[in-house]
Amino acid sequence: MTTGDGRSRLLAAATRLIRTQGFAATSVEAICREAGVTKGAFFHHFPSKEALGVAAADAWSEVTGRLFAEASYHRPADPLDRVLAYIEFRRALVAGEIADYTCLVGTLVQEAYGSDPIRAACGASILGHAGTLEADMAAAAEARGVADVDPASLARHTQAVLQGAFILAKAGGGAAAVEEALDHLKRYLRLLFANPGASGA
Amino acid sequence: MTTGDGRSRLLAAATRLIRTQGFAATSVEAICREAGVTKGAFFHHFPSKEALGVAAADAWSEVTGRLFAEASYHRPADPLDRVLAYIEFRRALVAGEIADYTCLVGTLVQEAYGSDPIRAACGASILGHAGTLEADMAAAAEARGVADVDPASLARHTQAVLQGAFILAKAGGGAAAVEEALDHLKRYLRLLFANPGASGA
DNA sequence: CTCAACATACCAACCGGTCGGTATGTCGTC
DNA sequence: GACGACATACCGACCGGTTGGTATGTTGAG
Repeated sequence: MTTGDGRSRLLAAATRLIRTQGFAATSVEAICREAGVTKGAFFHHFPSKEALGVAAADAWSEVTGRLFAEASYHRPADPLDRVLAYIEFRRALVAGEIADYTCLVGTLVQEAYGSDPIRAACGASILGHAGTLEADMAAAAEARGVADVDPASLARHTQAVLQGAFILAKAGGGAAAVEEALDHLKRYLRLLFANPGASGA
Repeated sequence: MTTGDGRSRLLAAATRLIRTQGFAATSVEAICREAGVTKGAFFHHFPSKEALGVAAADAWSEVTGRLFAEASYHRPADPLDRVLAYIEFRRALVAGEIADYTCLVGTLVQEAYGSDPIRAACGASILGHAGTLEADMAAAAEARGVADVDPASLARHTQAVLQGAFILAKAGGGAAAVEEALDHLKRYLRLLFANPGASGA
C-alpha cells in the first residue's frame, strides 16, 4: 500500500492488518511498515494508537457508506424486494479471504469495546448502516399490513446476523457460513412480511 | 480467583480477562497476577500462550456443555417448545457486565482465527453446542410437517444470531441488544414451524 | 528417591510513544 | 518579488516498560 498520502495509507494499512489480526495484535510499527512510512509519520497524523482505531472506524463508515449508497439494491419498486436485494448484495460481497469480507468495526469493537472512543465510533458505524435500512423495512411493513414489527429493531437484527455469521466464518465455516446465515435472514424477512397477522411476536 | 489448583485458577483468570480485554491484549503476566500464581506456574501447565488459549476454549466447552445439558429447557414435550425454551434460557443468562454474558470462544476466535489450534478449539465449541440443538430442530420440523429446513443449519444460525448480538451489545446496545436479537430469533422459528408449505426458502 | 507443582530470576525482543531535526510549502508584508 | 514567520509532513534514533519465554531452584507428597 503505497498510494495516496501518508494518512490514508496508514488508515488503509491499519484496516487490512486489524481485519486479519485484530487491533491489539497489530503493532504501530507493523502498520507503518505496511504503509511504507515511519513511526514519526504515524504519530504526526495520530496522537495515539487508540486515535488511529477511531479514525479507522470513521473511515470505514465513510467508505462503506458510499459503497452501499451507490449500490443498485435500492432500485426495486417494492420495499421488501429492496431489502431482499440488500441481502443479496451483502452475499455478493462475501468472496476471497476471510479478512476481505469481514467487518472492520465488528472485529474492532469486539476486543476494544473497553475503549470508549473506539466503542462509540464502531457503534455509530454499525447503527448508522442499520439506519439506512430502516425506511425500507418500515415501508415493507406498511405495504404488507404487518403491524407489530419495529423497523429499527429489524434493521439492527440484519447487522447482528451478519456479524454473527462472520464469527462462524472465522470459526471454520468460511464464506459458506455467511451465505447460510443470509439465507435464514432472507427467509425470516419473507415469512415476516408474507404473513400479516401471523407475525409470531 | 484463588480457589482450586493452579491450572484451573489460570484457566478461570484467563477466561475472565480474555472476555473483557480480548486475547492479544491479555498478557501472560496479567493472567498470573489474576490467578495468584507466578509465571513459572503458567509455563509449567501450558507450553505457550497459544496453548492456554486452546485449553481455555476446551474448558469453556466443558463448562458450558454441562450447564446446558443440565438445564431445564429440555423438559417440554413439544420439540419446538424445547427450542423456544432454550432461547429463553439464553435470555436469562444475559445479566450483569458485558463480559459476564458474552461468549469466550466467540471473542477468542474473532481475533485469533489465524492460529489454527485456537480456531479449531473455538470452532468445535460453537459447532458442538449447535449440535446439541439439532435433534430438537429436526423433531420440530418433523412434527410440524415442515420439509425444507436443515436442522443443522438452523442450529448454527441460532449461534450466529447470538454471536452477532454480543457484538451489538459491545457496540453500545448492551443486554437489550441481545434480548432484541433473541426475540427476532424466536419469531423466526415460530414463523418457520407454524407455516408448513410456506417456509419461504 | 522421584516427580509434579510450583517459585525466582532473568533475558532478548518488542511495545507505544517521544523528541530533535529537516524538507517543503504557504502567506502576509514591504 | 523577496523575505521572514509559521505550518505541514515526515524522518529515525531513542526511551522506559512490557512481552512471551527460559533456566534453575525449592518443596512436599507418595
